[in-house]
Amino acid sequence: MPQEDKPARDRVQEPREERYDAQRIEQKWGERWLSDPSLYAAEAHPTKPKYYVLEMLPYPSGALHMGHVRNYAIGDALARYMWMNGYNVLHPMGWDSFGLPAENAAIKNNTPPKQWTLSNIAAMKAQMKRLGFAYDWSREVTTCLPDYYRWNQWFFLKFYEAGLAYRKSSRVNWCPQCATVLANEQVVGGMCWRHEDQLVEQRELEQWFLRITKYADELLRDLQKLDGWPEKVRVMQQNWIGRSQGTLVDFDLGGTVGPAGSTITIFTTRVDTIFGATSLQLAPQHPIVCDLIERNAELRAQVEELIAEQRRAKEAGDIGAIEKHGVFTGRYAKNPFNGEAVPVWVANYILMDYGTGAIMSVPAHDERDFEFAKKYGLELRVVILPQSSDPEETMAEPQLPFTTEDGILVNSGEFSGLNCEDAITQMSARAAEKGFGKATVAFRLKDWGISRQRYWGTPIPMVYCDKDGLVPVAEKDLPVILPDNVPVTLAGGSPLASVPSFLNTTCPKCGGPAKRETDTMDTFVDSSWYFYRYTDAQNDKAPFDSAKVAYWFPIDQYIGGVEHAILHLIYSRFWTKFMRDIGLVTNDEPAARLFTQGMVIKDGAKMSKSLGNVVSPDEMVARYGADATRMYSLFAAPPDRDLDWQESGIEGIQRFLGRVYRFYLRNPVPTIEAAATGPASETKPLSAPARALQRKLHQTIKRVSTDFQGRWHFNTCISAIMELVNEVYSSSAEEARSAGEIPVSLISEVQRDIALLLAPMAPYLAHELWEMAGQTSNLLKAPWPKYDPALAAEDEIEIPVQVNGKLRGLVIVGAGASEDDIKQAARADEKVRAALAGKQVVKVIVVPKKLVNIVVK
RNA sequence: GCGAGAGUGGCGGAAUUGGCAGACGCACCAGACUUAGGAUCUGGCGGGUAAAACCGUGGGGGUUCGAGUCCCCCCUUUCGCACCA
Repeated sequence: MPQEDKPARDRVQEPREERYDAQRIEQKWGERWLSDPSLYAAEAHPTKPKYYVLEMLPYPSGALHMGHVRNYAIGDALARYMWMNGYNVLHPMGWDSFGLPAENAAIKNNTPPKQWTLSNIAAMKAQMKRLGFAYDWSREVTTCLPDYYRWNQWFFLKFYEAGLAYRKSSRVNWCPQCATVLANEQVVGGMCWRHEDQLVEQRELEQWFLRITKYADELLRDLQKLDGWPEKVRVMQQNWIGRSQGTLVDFDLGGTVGPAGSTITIFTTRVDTIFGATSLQLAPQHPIVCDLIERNAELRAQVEELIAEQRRAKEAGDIGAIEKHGVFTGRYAKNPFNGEAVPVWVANYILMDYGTGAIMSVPAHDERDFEFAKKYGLELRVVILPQSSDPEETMAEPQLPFTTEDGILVNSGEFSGLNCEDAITQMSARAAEKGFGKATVAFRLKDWGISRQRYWGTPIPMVYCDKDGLVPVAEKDLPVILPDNVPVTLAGGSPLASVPSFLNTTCPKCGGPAKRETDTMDTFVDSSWYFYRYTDAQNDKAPFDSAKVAYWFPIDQYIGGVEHAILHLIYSRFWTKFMRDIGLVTNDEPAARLFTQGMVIKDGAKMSKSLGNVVSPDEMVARYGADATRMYSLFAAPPDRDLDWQESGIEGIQRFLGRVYRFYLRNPVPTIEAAATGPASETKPLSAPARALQRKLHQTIKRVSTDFQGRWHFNTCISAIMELVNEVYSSSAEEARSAGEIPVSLISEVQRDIALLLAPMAPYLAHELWEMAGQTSNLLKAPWPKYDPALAAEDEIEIPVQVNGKLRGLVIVGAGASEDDIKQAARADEKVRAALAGKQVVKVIVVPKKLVNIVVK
């Protein structure tokens, strides 16, 4: 017998042997895993259920931060759990590797963007491997390499063929610091998404756009299907798309401005109030206003001041609170419904980029118009009355503005007496019939401007020929290679324009001399479809094989930060719908389920260099090991909440892992098992401490499994495993063990199961423990343990006894005790009897297996 | 202003359907083992009390035998949107 009389903890004192050496264990298994590149490989399988788990691909900035680690620890835990549950798991990783930081670095360090990017990728890939993330690297996607970006170009041509890529000159967002155009989605509160202090300017430029607005309705409608997405993200997208049903109405300018018959078209959702319109309000940037100020210097100055006010409000980050100002133009326009001439104003609260940039002002029935009219003494005219009011009384003393849609029209000619809803329908119909307007839908969503005046991006495959005009590059000539050795600066427009060997080409149509488009694509193009490429990453004939996509898609679980709720997640939904329409895929949406993990913060703030509160994953791995680093990021908070990084917390996890490790060291089951001869003692009923341990084991498996299936609260999974380990260590268990009361077979079972339970969250140590438990199979795909509800059930239950809702005693009853038994036991309890003394029992409530409440008076 | 979260010990956080509030971890305190302990193992740990009683889940009401959990009002805070006509 290897055991002596003394408890195991007294037996040895071997700090060296007993120390949990994460670095040694992680190096050992890291080498084994690296030697088998096919370990995490996945191929379509005829019968196994598939599971595509995906974390958002990183930008290769040079080093992972804790937010990455948290993101990937969640995804990796899920992937490993699904493997163990028999799924055919696809778990890939790649690099969103085009973009401005590479150019900035190039300027700063005089390193070519490509070299900088690729060496960053190498460094970060090494970090990921060190952290033990189980990615199928054979499917790695690097968006800045021609074998990927050629398909961006191919897709662009498909969009162009379909009439969904077009070039137009328009006012676009310009960030002076980025020295390039930004998409609307990249402008946050009037500021650049990369430069929070940089006000975005408007410039008139020729740009390429993708017609995402074609899908506006479907993008909105299908949000309903995405019940596996966070409500928050769906709401954000809904707001971004901003669908609004309304009416366009033309107001005739009577030839006083512009050519005869010119009109101002307004957009309104409340055409039912049009008889109450007492002015028109135009955005300062409205084309009619531009015409007007050309010949009126005074007006020009006033309008410019309005624009300046808008800008100042944006800079202050508070557009909503701008004080309303306006200027009367001196002109009038005719309301087509009643023929009335209403004054035309220009106002700073009207936005050029929504609706038509012109509104009718109905001060009696709109808060903003009311405020404006009061300020400038404009007329208020009541045209809607509350349903239930007395008309005379209301008209005598109207409570304005009255804005609800639940009212009756008055003073509205033939439409008087209609309710608002019917009036909107009938008046829109009338406008259409008479040719001065129509019902319409306005969207906040605009087409996606994808041109960037930058070097480090996908060249747009178009050519300008003097003879043939705009000509697409032929598919067979793709990719249009992004040249190396391009001088990069942040001044003077597209860097590619200064590279003659790139710029000068021949026309695909006529063969004559021609010039290439020198803008590159927004990097959000790259990430709009990269996850399809993972299914067939090596394909050089097509972006992917549709059959492979059909097998793997939709993504079963997509995991990333909420900061992409609008940008990436709306573009990639759009891209999917387009691919479906050209027959490449059959799914309507890319991802069935989306999970947005919380941020990693420290000392109450997001980790950032400027605050100096950044924790480096490398340092944590070196100090505590990859397992502890990953596990702490799962333990410190539920994954959807922000995580407050505390160094002492990761120490606690390291301590826990060491505690688990020592349990295996001190109880070398394979040795004991081999030494044990004769019939196993398992047929005997288990001793009480053995039964307690067995019960805890099955309860733990149940808790961890339930959490993995459902709500992903890995913090409580880990707590549960800690409780199990505490049970293993508890003195009763330990003494019982040394007294031989715990059968070796049970110890062995516990050791196998703890390794299995830890495998998704601390894979290195789990593999080591699996081996220490005498197992030789590959833990990665070892079956997830099953719990037996009978074994998890308590034999006896402790039932709290309340008197008038206050805890007065605890009684222990058998698990199968009847209500009467419980009642009796409760009233027999000494403390309960004391609390009941002299009182009259009114009622006794027994909740089986939960509690007893005795109501007295 | 609108929308979506959150508010529980000294700290991170548990409490899945209304049923023992504070699991688990950190910090702290004590003990054991030690030449040593920033190792390990064990115990304690919401406030309050000598011990009880009693008080405790942002505040105030309510429903209920029973509320962190459900309903109403309010406060604070994070995030998103914000004159969207």
